[in-house]
Amino acid sequence: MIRVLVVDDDFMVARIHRGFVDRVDGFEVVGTANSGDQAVAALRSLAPDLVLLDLYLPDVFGLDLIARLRAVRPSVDILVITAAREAEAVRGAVRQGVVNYLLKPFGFDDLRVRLEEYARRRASVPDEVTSQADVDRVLAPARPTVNRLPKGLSQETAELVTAALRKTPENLSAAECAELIGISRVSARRYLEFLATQGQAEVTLRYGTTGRPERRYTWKT
Amino acid sequence: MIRVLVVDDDFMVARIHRGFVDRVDGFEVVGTANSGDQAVAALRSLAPDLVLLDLYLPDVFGLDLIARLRAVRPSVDILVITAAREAEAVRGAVRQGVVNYLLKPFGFDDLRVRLEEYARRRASVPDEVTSQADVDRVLAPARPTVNRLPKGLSQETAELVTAALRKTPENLSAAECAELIGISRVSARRYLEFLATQGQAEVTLRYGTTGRPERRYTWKT
DNA sequence: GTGGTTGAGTTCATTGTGGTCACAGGCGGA
DNA sequence: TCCGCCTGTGACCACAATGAACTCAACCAC
Repeated sequence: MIRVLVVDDDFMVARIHRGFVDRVDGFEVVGTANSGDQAVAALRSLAPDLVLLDLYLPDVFGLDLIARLRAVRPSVDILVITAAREAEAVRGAVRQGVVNYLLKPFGFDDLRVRLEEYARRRASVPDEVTSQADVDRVLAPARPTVNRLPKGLSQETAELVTAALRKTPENLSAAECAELIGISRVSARRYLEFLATQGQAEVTLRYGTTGRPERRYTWKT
Repeated sequence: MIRVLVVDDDFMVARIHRGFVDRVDGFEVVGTANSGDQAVAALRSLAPDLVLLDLYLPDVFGLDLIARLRAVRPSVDILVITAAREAEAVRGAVRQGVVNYLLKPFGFDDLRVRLEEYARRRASVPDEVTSQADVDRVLAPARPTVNRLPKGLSQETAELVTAALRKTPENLSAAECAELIGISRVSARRYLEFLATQGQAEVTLRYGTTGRPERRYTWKT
């Protein structure tokens, strides 16, 4: 369970956000706060993993609060939820390493997608990075995937491939996956490779046979 | 011109990084520092836009320095350049919003690509965001991922060999490395030799055994 | 010294998979 | 109906790894 603290000056809005977060699997709201001072106190007593932070607070501007939160609890992550559209606000938030920046108003699905993406990323950091590629994976994959597939890929096929990969406990090669679903090897490979770049699948090479080594894909997490 | 401050405890390394940065269009090094205190002072007097930060400093751990730098100059960006491979270091750096995290040792092109990507991103923030899509663009830019290997070598195998080499405290021969990973001796040697030419591995010859002397490889730095 | 032995470096054809390209079929808008 | 865009495909070439054969540098027995 990822523990969440909701911070918003408007009591009703905080309530709504709490409802949203509680509806997402793997997340639970451990408290709410309506001001900067309340947020710092709650952070200290509740030890949340993630703070949903509105930038417009009565006593302090949200971006200036982040440093104080980090001073209390360095490991806390921040997800900004605000109506602030100034470039400086966005830039400042990114500079302080916020997990995401969600513009009000938004629907449940907008928040859900971003929370799920955060959970995935959180779980997928290896104990020790060995190569620059590992680091890049941690740095980069913040794009909200689910609905945004690259050109040439379809949602339906993506789900088929994902399902097939999830079903097999061991590895799958592109050719095997293709035959399993009933699509061509080329298509299977394209989707598997996409899943790999997204960090949802892991690639290992199988050597030993003569000829070029085989790329085998494993579902992750 | 983007003003850069180079921070590294090793004087010679700082010098090299300075040379690298100055060779990239649009960037100029305005100073170097060899400790956390020097970095803070330089930040105050030189007002750089970007800090190239090594994490291993004599007086303070780099990640703990970032907050101090931000306190002095909130608008400064950080690019971490370090040999630190612990997940906590990477995660902590990302959490504090570093622009990038580059593993030592690296070549000029590795740094250049990341600096140029940073410059692009820096220039492309609109004055005011209107939609969530604008925000997402700022949050998740296109990943650089330019890791050029010579023909005949694959990224995955290269990572395997590197990992194996880093894990063994002493030397490795080509044959030992091959058996450890599960590839052929010829392939192992090809990758090890490549790492040697890159300066990431060191070669020593072991005599005394009958037969031709053995090339033994050690991970460097 | 000299020639034989040994084991590692080096080369190369082989091989099965990887990756690319241009096209086919389908869907939707004009 | 025509046109354009999108997704999946067959076919083709490129490619990474292999293992056998060869070369080479050190050691050893004489």
